[in-house]
Amino acid sequence: MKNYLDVLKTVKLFKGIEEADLQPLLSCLAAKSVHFEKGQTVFSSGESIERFGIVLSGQVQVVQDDYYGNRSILAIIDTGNLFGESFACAEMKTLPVSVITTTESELLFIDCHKLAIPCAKACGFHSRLIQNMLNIVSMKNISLTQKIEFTSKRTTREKLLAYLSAEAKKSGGSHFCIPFNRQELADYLSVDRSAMSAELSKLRDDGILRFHKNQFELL
Amino acid sequence: MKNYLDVLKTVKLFKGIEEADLQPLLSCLAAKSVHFEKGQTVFSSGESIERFGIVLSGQVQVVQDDYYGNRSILAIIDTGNLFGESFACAEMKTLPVSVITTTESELLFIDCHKLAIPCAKACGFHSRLIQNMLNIVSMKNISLTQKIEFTSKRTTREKLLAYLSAEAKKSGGSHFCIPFNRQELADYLSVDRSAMSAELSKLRDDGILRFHKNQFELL
DNA sequence: ATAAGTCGGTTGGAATTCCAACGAAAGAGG
DNA sequence: CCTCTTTCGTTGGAATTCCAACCGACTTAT
Repeated sequence: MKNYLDVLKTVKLFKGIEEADLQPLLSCLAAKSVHFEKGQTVFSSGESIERFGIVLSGQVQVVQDDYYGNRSILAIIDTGNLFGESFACAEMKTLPVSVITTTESELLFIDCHKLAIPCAKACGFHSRLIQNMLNIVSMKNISLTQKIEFTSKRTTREKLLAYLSAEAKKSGGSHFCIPFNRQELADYLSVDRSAMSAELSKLRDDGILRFHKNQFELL
Repeated sequence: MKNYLDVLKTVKLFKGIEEADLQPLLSCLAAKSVHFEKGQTVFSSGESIERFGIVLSGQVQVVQDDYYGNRSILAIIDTGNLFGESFACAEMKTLPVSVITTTESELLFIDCHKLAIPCAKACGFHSRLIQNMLNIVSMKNISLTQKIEFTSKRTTREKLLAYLSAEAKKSGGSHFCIPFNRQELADYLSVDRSAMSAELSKLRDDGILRFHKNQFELL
């Protein structure tokens, strides 16, 4: 088995932890690596999970089946990223989603309680691990809240202005770049691309906005 | 000064911790209680915070000023609840929101790092505290994600069906109650109340739904 | 150079939503 | 009983969004 050290180095949960400390840390956490074939179910909706996963290789999808059985993809998790951490940490009794592999994958599982409870060996990186986990979940929290602020506006124009002004504020000036192309921005704001494009033009004509490609300037 | 024990007992962060352990715990965390007059600024946007707050008495608002200076209320935090925990745990360099008191208030501040790093005295409740915090942030995460799933649907009908089928699934049966009145549900789903009301009627006429007040049944 | 693909702006009609207003029903309080 | 208030359903017209289609600019591959 590969040891996936190059992947583990990039995992945000392990940020600030020395490469040499990774292996002892993983055994301290009783982390288990499991191999999956393509299309297998990793977590099944309805069950209760105490472990979250890290994708060492391959890819998994977080999917949700609604009341009528229609499946929708909530997230695509690539190499180096976590899945299920919110559900595991929230101690949900019944998982509302399923996790399935889209390719042959190697997944690393870590018990949430092992993470929160300092180990007997009093390893120094444990508190760092906890901070990293709090960090990850909190940052996701903030970005979700922000997205809701944008999408809860009623009109496309308001959504755009809310988003763009937040980006302007974040950049500190009136000139800034956005990390989306038009289709991605439309998806992010939950609006129609062409309608959004038209609204952008209208904002430009109204003298509120200037833009070229993904460079914007609020006036 | 009151010791606010009755409030502290209800704080989710301290769930599972004995009443007798609360005082030592707070001193272990170096928690500081501060008195505020009505209308004072607790956290100011732009600054960096390492502490989060708990409302012991009174009320605070989390507000946000956009690029043009328009202020909007993001959250109202009542007695016993936390504020700023996501920002503190995420180690944001610049706070995107401000926190202000709406009444005379007593606020308890706790350093996020103190929470993540086990104390020298190796107090047993510390790991419980960490679990509780992870729990709180993760659960907020899940409910935010869920809300986005509903509101990102394009039509009122789809938003309603997404929400109602999720509630049905949660209840385990086809019959369930919702915790909102019509106006609150409309606000939650970011749609117009009257349009939503009309759509509910249409769903009823289409034989998909039955409802009376806030009792619903999906068919 | 040509062909194919991607990306972004534009347009027009269909569909949907918003908005304001009204009315019915239920509850609270005098 | 009456009044006031709240909640919810209904309606009609205005405003907005969606959708499909098209075009031009640009990039990449053959």
